[in-house]
Amino acid sequence: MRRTAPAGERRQQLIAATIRCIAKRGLAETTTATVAREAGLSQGIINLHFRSKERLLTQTLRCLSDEYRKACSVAAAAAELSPAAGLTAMVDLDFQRNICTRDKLAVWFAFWGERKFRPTYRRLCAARDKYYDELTRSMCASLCEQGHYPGVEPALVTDGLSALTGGLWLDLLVRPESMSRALARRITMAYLAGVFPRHFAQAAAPARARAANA
Amino acid sequence: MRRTAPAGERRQQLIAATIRCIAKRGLAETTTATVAREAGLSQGIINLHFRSKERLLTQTLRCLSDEYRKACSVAAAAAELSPAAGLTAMVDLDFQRNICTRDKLAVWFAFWGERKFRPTYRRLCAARDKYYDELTRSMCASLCEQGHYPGVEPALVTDGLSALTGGLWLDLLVRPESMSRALARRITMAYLAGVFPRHFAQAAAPARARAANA
DNA sequence: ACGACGACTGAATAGTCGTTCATTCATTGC
DNA sequence: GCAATGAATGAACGACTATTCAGTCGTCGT
Repeated sequence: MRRTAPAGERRQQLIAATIRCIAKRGLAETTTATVAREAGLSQGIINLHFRSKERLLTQTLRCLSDEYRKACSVAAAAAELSPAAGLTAMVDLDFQRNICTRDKLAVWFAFWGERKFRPTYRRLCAARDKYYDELTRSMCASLCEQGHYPGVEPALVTDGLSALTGGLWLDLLVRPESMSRALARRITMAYLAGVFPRHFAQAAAPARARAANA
Repeated sequence: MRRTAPAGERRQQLIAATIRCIAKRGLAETTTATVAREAGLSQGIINLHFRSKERLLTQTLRCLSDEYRKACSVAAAAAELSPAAGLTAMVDLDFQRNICTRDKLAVWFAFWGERKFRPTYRRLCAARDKYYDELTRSMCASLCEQGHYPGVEPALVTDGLSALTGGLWLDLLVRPESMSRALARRITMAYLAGVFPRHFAQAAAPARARAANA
């Protein structure tokens, strides 16, 4: 490895090391020393590139948050075709290979456990939540209107979908032996089929949504 | 306060202080000193009554786990009447005043964030999960059979219900301004209505399940 | 009332972690 | 080649935390 590197590159390298470190040892045992060792660099490197450990953790969270929001744009585009296609894309995204890594899930839950107590974590998490909610809610609202589901409340479905996704992520993290990304996807699509029966196939196996016109 | 107290009483007092402490400051900033101060006692008290901080935390988790499992017996009894009544009781329990406290939720999530890395936490959490899953799965299986839902897979519904509950707990903890126990209950009952439409009222307001005979 | 027991205290200890900074060394412009 | 620059190092420092233990004091049996 080159002994010196551009600052931006080093920062990315350290953030990646932080994610691996948290996933391997937990947030409680993630120290500046272990992150530096994971990156193959020395003690003081974190205080050199980030001002403090706190800022390293914040930047790590921001990195994941941005990545998620960027991935959402695919789902937003699909929603232009039809609301049902948009919701399907949203579910696909949530259980996708790149977003839904065991390492990244470990980091999300590590921060979720602490977000109540750290204003910075809370702000970053809240920004992601808000984006997700607004996107999903508009899709649900469109589908309710265009698909004629007068009894369905979009806000309720959005909250349910969000909670279900979060819960399945937790299962994927802590009980990988009894939960897989594919199963999580099936469960979520079954939920949507329960709410919007005319727009999502009840059969779950390949679970391709009938992206209805209306 | 009496200066000396029976050992069992002190231990309960310290566990209660631990829960308050974790809820107030997070697991990361919960030290033996802060717990002792929260209980109005001195530094060394934790090492006197529990052997170590580690054991205090473990016992705290065990305490919550036991409380939850004890509360489940009510739902198990309701399931004797009918599977639908059992499931309703399960949902009631999950969003009940005593079980679903903000303090206790904070503790659950604090431990969930670390359970991957601490075998003891993992065992205690897994025990609770197993109990919940078996109870709920048998209710779902009975309802599928007796209620004639050939297309519904009990295991899938159980996983979904478990994940949804967990996700709603997370919302209750970190976004109390947009989630309430009552709303969480409505969302969960709506989920059940989607899966078992003939046994759970679609209308959500007071959400009393039609505990069907079959 | 008094002595013995043991619950409780809190200062002291050992260990860990985040941060600093004098020094080393690779890179770049001349 | 030869400074000059600044990225990277790692030993040292200060702050914090879990744990220990000798001493204090309330409680209970006699």
